Amino acid sequence: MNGLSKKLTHLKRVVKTTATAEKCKSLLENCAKTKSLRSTKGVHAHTITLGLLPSLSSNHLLSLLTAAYALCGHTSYARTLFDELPRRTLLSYRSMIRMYTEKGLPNVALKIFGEMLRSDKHKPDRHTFPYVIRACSDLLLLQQGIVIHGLTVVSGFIWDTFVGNSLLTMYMSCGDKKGARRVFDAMQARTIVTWNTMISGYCRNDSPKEALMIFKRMADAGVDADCATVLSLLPACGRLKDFEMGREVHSLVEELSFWDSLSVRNAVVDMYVKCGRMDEARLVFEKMVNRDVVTWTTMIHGFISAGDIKNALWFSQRMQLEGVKPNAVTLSSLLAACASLPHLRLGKCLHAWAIRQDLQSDVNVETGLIDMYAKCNSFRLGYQVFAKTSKKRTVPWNAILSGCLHNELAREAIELFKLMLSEAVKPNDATLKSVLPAFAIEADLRQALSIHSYLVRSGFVTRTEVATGLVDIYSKCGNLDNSHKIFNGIPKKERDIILWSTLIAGYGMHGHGEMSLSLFNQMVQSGIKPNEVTFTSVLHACGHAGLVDEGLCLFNFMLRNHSDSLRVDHYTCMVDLLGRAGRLEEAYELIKTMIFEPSHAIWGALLGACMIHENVELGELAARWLFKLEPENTGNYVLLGKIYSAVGRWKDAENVRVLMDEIGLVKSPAQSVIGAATR
DNA sequence: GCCCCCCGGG
Repeated sequence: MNGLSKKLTHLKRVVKTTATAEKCKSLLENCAKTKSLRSTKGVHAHTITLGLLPSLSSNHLLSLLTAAYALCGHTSYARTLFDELPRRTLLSYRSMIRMYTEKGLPNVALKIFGEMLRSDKHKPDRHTFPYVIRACSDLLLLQQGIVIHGLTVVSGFIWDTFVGNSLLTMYMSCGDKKGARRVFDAMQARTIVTWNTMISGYCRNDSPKEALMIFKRMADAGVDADCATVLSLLPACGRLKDFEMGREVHSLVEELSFWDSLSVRNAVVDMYVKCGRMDEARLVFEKMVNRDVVTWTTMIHGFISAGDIKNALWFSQRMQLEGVKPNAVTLSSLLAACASLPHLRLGKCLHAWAIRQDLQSDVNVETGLIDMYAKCNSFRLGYQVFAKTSKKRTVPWNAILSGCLHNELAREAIELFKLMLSEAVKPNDATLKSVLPAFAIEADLRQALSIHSYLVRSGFVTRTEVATGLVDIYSKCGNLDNSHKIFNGIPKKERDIILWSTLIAGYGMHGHGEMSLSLFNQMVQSGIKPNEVTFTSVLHACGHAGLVDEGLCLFNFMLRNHSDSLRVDHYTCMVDLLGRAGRLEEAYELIKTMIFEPSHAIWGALLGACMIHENVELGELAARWLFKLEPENTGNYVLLGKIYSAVGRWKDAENVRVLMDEIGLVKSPAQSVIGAATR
């Protein structure tokens, strides 16, 4: 009797527990759906009090609890529960992957996905793939993405629209337009999201034309645009400066009543700005009832790009009057304008404004300030701003380094660069773009070897632009062996015109004309079309090595095959080349046949040659032009005077001196000061 | 569950 009663109580308890567990499970499903952390914690506590956890049959409950915490975004609870799960379920894997992707930890998401595949117990489903693909997309892991694409094909989930759309995003984010296109073409069911992904993807990958084409196809397919569509379409029109198309999208926006969305209206304003239609932009702007900082910044930047600083400033003021606060974008845009003008006083006003708005510690504003001061030739003020930055991020360093170069402080740039490395700040392409020329200017072989070793250690040396910089540095140091070695280290198909031209110029500047020519021929044979810079370098090299016939031959080759690349510089080189060789008449004939207005450099080259070869007649002719083109250049008078003296025409030489006196050249410093005061 | 979310640039 007693035993039976005990059994009954036990049974009752089991039934009750099971019922409670079922109740909890359905509650947890609801928690996951509503993403309510509080309810999840409540149910969690309940399960513990009731003794439902831990028990042998509690795996399903725990898995639901993990999923609920994951969906609420509570990483630590989810992780702990997930790690303690007796048996991981598809649901637990899926929710953990989703959580980490959404929390911006795609690498952790992929790690869990890897564990899931290795466990070989669960296959990813159509709810798992979109997050795994998104993780690849965020990490720009195209190769892994392609593998996962393969998995979706094998498992058949490729036909799920969500999976397909995710793949489109992944390919587009990784810049693989063709990959995206293949998925798109094969898709059986396309939704508005599919079309939007393609449009925005093309737009983000510098293919606004394709973006518009997809939009046209979408319209033909009878699919109506939504907000997302126009938000991608408008920048595409702006990028193409396609005013007509932009206007069409604008009217579409008004028809479809997306007009309520401020972002859409801002995008319309921006489109007109990008098309260079400030009048239309302003019309839309003035009709807007409420405007935010983006609206104002768009207009301000529009005026700046149109060179209309007055209106840019006027709108900055209006913005303040309307009580809209500028943000870092507004300020850095205005600072960039000050830098390019340059306008120091205005820049200082903006600095003050930034301080009042408490934006002076924003890294973008800091960088803008450093750049502005440097471009306004106030390097010291820029350095003061730089000194106050946290120095953890690369960009302010880049700004101060480029500022050094702008202010001809190459040695300081090198010192700062070394400091940057010692502070463990990672340089990027922009850093090297400023720093490498500094090493070239210094032309110090020891420094060159040191930067070279750094570039090898850091792996930057494999980049063609960096190698080119290094070739230039060694050339300027006179170490052409190293220049050539670095050149040889670059794979043949990665050697671009700039790399070739740098090496050619390097040999040229040290008098190795034959080597320059030979490299030039190799370059042409390798299929690279020479440009005007290459031609200048080779002609210059020929001139400095006395290779007259080779230079002439090359010049004629240019006239025949590359006449579109012809510049005044090339004629200057040729006049110099012929002149140095004493072929002055030929040089003068060449000047007469030019299609360009002869520059002072050309007449200067002729005059210089006339001095070497004591040719009075052509010397006088060249000098006459030079006196007209650059009357203040003392050197030209001196050269002519020297020619006269050389041939013994002392009277004429004296006349040149008198002429110089008359225009106030060559006076002692004291005399010039007096002259300036009395004039 | 997937897409778009507008302003600049060292």
